[in-house]
Amino acid sequence: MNEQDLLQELMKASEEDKDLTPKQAKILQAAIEMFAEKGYAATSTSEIAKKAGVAEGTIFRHYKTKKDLLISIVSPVVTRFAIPFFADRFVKEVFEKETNENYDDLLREIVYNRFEFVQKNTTLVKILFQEISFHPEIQQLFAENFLEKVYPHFIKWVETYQRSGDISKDFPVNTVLRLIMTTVIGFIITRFVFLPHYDWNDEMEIEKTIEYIRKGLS
Amino acid sequence: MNEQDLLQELMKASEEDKDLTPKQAKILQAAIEMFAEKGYAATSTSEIAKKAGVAEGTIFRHYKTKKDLLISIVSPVVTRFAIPFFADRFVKEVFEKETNENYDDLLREIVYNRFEFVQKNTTLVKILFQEISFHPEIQQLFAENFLEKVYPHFIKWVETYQRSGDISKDFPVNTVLRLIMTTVIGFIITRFVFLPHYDWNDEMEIEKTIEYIRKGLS
DNA sequence: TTTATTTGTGAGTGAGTACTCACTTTTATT
DNA sequence: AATAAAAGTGAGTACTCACTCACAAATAAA
Repeated sequence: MNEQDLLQELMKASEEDKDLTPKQAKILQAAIEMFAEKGYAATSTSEIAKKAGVAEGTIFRHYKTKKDLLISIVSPVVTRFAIPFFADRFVKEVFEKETNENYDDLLREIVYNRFEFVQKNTTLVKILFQEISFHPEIQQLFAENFLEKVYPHFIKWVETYQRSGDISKDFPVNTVLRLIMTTVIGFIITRFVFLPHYDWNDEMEIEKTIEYIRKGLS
Repeated sequence: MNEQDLLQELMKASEEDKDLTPKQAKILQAAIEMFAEKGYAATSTSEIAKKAGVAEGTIFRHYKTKKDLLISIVSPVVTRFAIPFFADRFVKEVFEKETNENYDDLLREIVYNRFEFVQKNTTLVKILFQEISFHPEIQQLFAENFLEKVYPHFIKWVETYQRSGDISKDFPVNTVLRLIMTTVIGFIITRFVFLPHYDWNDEMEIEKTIEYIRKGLS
């Protein structure tokens, strides 16, 4: 099921490989579901305990505060949302050869990569973007990850393809970045958050989106 | 000040011209500020009363429930976000003549129009998009307004420019709509919500965004 | 001015709220 | 098997929540 996938992701993602107890896993599962459904502030710890089938005290045995529980859910998502963007792919694919197919393929790779990530983690991503505005801790976590791991690589990537002529030099680098990101994220949000029940032709939409980006920036 | 602008907007927007009492205006003002800052669920009616300088009972004299207060804040925003999109402009500008400048100008008009709307109502728009996921009443309000007032006009608009050759016929109409909307909304959100403190060159960004859309869909 | 209506009040209500703690049960270590 | 540490419990804590209501003040209608 979907729920187990989420937990799997979460457990794998936790920096120290401390395996959670079954009850702790149940708590996370319940909290994720309720935070996504009602929002963090509108969800009570007693409700989470009830849904998880544990005593309320058990929650506070593992998480000092309710906010601690939220952070422990959200922070691996932030990390994993940023990292696989470039980690292994970027270095070999971009710098070794510079062809047109390469640009198109990498663009496609990024879209598919993030598409699948959100597809597998819709609930967690929803919670993250819902709560980020109200919790400075999450904001900082996000900013750090983005500024360190995504932004610098992306800038280099854009500059490379501006040099090769795939991307027009009329666009400032930051504007290119903004346009690509809003187009990709906009698609993914429309697909999974805004209109998840629309009869999507995913492959077609992705191809058209890539075409739109490529032509728009040429 | 900004606050008064918001209220002015709100008061003008309320369907019946019942003018609110000064205390009621204070309540709305306080509620808007706190909802935007902490979120609806995390804001208590006692806090609102305190900030507005009224007794807590006064809130419930004017609004049956706390949710009633939220709806009365958010619903005029939904209406006003959709309406001026096309109301007067659309008919004359699009159907009377079909030139290339026309397409570009209308695109520009839309971007500037929505840009200024969000610029003037950032706080209210923030509340709307923050709370829409948790309140079916707002969702329905939004869906109705969009489906009735924006969507049909937009479809016709896209079809017109696909016929004139400004927009490629390779893109399905709904895909065109999605790409334009995510690009425009993505820019506005980045500008006013995500990175409001970045040193923006608004006119340049808008022009580049229009160029991106035009070339992307050609 | 008298009467009726609207607007404002704030103490009071019961139902939660996040969180604690003394305690029991389970698991790991010697 | 004895001891220690970790995990789980649920009644209890002080406090806050949205909302009510009997009453007072201000405004409008007569």
